[in-house]
Amino acid sequence: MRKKSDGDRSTSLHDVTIVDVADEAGVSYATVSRVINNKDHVSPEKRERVLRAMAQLGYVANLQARSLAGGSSHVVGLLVNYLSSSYTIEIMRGIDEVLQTHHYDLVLYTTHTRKTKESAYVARLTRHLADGLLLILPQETTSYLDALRQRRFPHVLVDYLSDGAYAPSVATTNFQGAYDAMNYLLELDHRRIGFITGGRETGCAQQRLEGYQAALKDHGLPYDPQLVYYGKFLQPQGYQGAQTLLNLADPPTAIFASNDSMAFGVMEAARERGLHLPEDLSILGFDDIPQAAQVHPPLTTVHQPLNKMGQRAAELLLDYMADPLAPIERIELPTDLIIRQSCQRRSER
Amino acid sequence: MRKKSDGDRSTSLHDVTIVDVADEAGVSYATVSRVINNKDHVSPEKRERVLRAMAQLGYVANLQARSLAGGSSHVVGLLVNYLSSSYTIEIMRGIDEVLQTHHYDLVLYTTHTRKTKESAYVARLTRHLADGLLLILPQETTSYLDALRQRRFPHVLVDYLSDGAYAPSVATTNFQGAYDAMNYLLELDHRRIGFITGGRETGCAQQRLEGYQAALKDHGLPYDPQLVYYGKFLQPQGYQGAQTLLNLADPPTAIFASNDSMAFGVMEAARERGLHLPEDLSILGFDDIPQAAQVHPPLTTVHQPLNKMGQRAAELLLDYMADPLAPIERIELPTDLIIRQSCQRRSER
DNA sequence: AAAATATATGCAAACGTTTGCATCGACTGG
DNA sequence: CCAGTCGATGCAAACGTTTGCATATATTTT
Repeated sequence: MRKKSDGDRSTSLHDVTIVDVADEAGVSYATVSRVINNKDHVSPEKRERVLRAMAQLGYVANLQARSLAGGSSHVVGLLVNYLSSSYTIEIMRGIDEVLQTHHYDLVLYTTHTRKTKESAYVARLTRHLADGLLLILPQETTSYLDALRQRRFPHVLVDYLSDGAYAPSVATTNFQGAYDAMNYLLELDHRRIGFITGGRETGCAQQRLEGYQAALKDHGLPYDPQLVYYGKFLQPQGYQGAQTLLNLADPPTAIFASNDSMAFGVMEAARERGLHLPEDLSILGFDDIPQAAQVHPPLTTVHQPLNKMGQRAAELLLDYMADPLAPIERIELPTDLIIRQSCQRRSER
Repeated sequence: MRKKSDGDRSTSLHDVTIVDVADEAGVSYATVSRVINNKDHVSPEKRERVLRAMAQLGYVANLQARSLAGGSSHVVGLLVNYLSSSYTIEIMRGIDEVLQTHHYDLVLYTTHTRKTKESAYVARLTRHLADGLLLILPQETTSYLDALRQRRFPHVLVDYLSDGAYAPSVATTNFQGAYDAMNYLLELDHRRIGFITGGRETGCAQQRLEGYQAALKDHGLPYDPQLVYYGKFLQPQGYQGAQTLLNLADPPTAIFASNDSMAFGVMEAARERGLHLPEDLSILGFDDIPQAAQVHPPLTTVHQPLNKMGQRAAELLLDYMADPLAPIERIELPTDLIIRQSCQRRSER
């Protein structure tokens, strides 16, 4: 029982609806809806009239009503665990680019790594708000992934390739990237190489660790657990890890961090100890976020095409939204070792 | 005419609605709605029963229906011109924090500085989708700001304090910040100080320029337009600006960039020219984004409480959403000169 | 104790769409 | 020339809420 004076319809205060357009064009509102949704069974002449009326009245679709009535909301949800990392932002940019060209809106949820929140948001989004869902580096997938799949709710994971969860995803060649990086360090004669991992629960961190181990093995070097520090992809843990590793009786001559942020933390610690970079310590990162090229010395790192990952994820999602029954696809993009100046041949001393 | 087999109601496929909750609790759905919205006129006993039923059935409100029926959508729109800059992200984090605690969702629009898009999005959002609107560093405000105010649609601008547009906003003491920074450089005996501005159309860029000019004047120094390069807040323009300024017949001994990103560009250019920092060139930024402390040498810069700005903006918006008739408020937060290592006393030579 | 008032509750309409079904007219084939 | 088809169009129901109004019940006042 909304009150609305009769005059409203003629004033600018009243939002113009499908009915107004219909009146203006002299057709029924069902026809207008058909025009809007590009359906068949509308004569070219009326279609033209409707289009003109829409433009004239400045019609803007009401998404709420549309999706309530069973249409699509033209909204996709994006679940992100931590907003600040450049890693996330770069991926978001890629996503945003393609979503924008397809005229989709983006609802953003940050979970701050609270697992409970993640589930709650997924429920919220998939119930009503969004047509599809993108998850960047999700923490706990098991709890809702099954539900998503069962309900055939379109979704794509970015950067998660655990073995258990079989879901559409976009990731990179984490194993190979780490392997290549290690090869490079080993060729620079480093023999004790520290490794700082990311969150244990993420697939990509696990794979990078495996790449590290495999490279050692292929070079006939032993795997020393002491040289591995368990971080969570954040800079302070890189700092802490470096301190721990460099305090070892037989400290590493190179440290490979599982992402760039932690590599920055390593740099910080090294500098604080009065070490010269890269002479006294070689440092290698993973991700190639924009800052990697800007720090000093510029960071040698494994490039992930973050922007591209976002794009592909969004495109894949759009595919699923068009056809929820499409087969599950897992895209893996290649990484690339970017050699800058943070690594050096181990000095003979 | 949705088809839905009768069995659905009992299966998990059917979304649980207010009606289901009402049935379960043995009350009418209107009562359930009242409980959900914390309205009066519900007996404690029934309220309790409804709450229990909601929990048991796992009820999730349908935002679409809610806002269609005249309630609030619990969504706020965020308009951002460029996603990648840390400046933006830090503000977003602040916004996200408070919105999250108030259980609001965030719809993100990036305009990529396309003015036409900005207007279109505002129309889209304010018509239906969102209850309120936040704009970070909006480019063209004149076109829709009047409309927002007239319709009493809650909105808050972040970092825009032009004289013309009188709108609720959160910003910092741009003039004073620039003035303080200049004072510092002048006290370090620099006499030719280059300035790289941000986008001419933004209020903050304008005010920083004025601070620059005022400081010169107060120290009895002439204003040399040659020393001012017009950028747009992006790193490449800092690089370009530095090249231009350092190519001058009488180049500056210090460069003050209107934001940190451009200061990084200056560093890049300086290093490329083989200059030693800070011995050969003092560099000063504005914003104090996280990277400022990480580059080498660590950047002396004017700290803006970006996170806080976001928080205050969101809080202010919530106020307006609670009371759209509240008087227009313009918050100005203090800046703070953070002295790191990118500036040095001008060497006598 | 009756009247007046306040409180609790339910009913039904409305929000702006989408879409199944019915209708109507025009065209096709025999 | 008539039955049969098919495309164009409109009507009305449904989506899941909120909320004004009416009604029933409890509480206060006189």
